[in-house]
Amino acid sequence: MPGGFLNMDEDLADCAKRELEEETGIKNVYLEQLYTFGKHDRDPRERVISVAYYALIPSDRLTLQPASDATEAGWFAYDELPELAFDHREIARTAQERLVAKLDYSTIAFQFLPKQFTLSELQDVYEIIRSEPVDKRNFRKWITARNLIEATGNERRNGSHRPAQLFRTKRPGRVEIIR
Amino acid sequence: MPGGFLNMDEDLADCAKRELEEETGIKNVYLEQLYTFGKHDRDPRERVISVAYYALIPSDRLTLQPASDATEAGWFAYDELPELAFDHREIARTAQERLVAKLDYSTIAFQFLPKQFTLSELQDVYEIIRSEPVDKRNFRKWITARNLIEATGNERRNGSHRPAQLFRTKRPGRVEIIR
DNA sequence: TCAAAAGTGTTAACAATACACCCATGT
DNA sequence: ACATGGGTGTATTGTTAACACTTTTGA
Repeated sequence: MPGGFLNMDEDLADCAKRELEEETGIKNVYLEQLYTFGKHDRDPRERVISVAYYALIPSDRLTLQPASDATEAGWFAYDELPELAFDHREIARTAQERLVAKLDYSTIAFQFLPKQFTLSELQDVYEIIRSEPVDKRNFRKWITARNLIEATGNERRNGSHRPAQLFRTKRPGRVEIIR
Repeated sequence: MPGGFLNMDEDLADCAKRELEEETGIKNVYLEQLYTFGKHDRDPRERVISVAYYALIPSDRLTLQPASDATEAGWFAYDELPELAFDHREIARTAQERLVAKLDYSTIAFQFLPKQFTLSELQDVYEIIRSEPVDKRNFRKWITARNLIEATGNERRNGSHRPAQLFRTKRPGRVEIIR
């Protein structure tokens, strides 16, 4: 939950990108405007309008660049958030709700994964965000029928069991509406 | 496309409501935050951040209170909009896209209709927003299966043909997510 | 009696669900 | 050889789509 101020001659999304990078070192991730929070009393000290953005970060890039400017930043599970200031928990809830909704009708899930991923990892994303188990066979039928991913030909060996095929999205970077 | 300034101690949605009422006389309609437009050069004169809201107005209330404060306000079909200032056409397009998307997964369509309406009127809303014809029998099966509306027992006589039953929504005012 | 919109059912195609076992690997 | 996660097919149910005629009314 980084927060910062908009510079003159800076677009809103650029401000969000800059703040994210300053506090975490992360660049080039999916970023979407979430909502603008402007209740007159949300910050008791002064009138603040916050144009909130949220980013989705591939699991392999979830690091905190220690360079990050000495402010206390950290990653937390959604249901293990620490105390947050003002209405920041409401902001987090709004983002979580947006995410759950978008999972159903967009390809947003890929934004959580590295370029190559296994079908089990993709299924994990759906199960975690939906907070419920998904049938493996039906999930694989569903995702392959949608023509969004393709096998890379590579496999991942990962412990004492059969290796998993690695897939990639056909249109990386793009979040599309599906149905 | 009214636009106005936020007062101290006024919430964003209240500002939008106030502006809508000042310019059209319309109150108590569905209002939703659309998006916040903040490109640094969207207004060449000065830096402006616009937190845009959109309202949906029942067809029987689409009037302009002539009291409206002398600014030029008017109703226009979406595809017959006059020249608009700055990025205001982009704002209108964003609202139209939101509407088309929401039609599919919410009960937003009812917000365009009076308290009592016929199934043909409801079908018209879907056809107009989708810009394509809808099968009458399938539409009626679909909408009745969803348990959102009920017959009022009244009919509307409207020309030299069979009168239409009037329906109402079961939970007026509420826009719900459906699937 | 005519024109105009309201109202109504069946069938076929497709999509979603439920469900259980074998496969390939590392230890 | 065993434990682990990877990988696969079928039958059933539910949902969506295509399609045409009768009803009621006012003029």
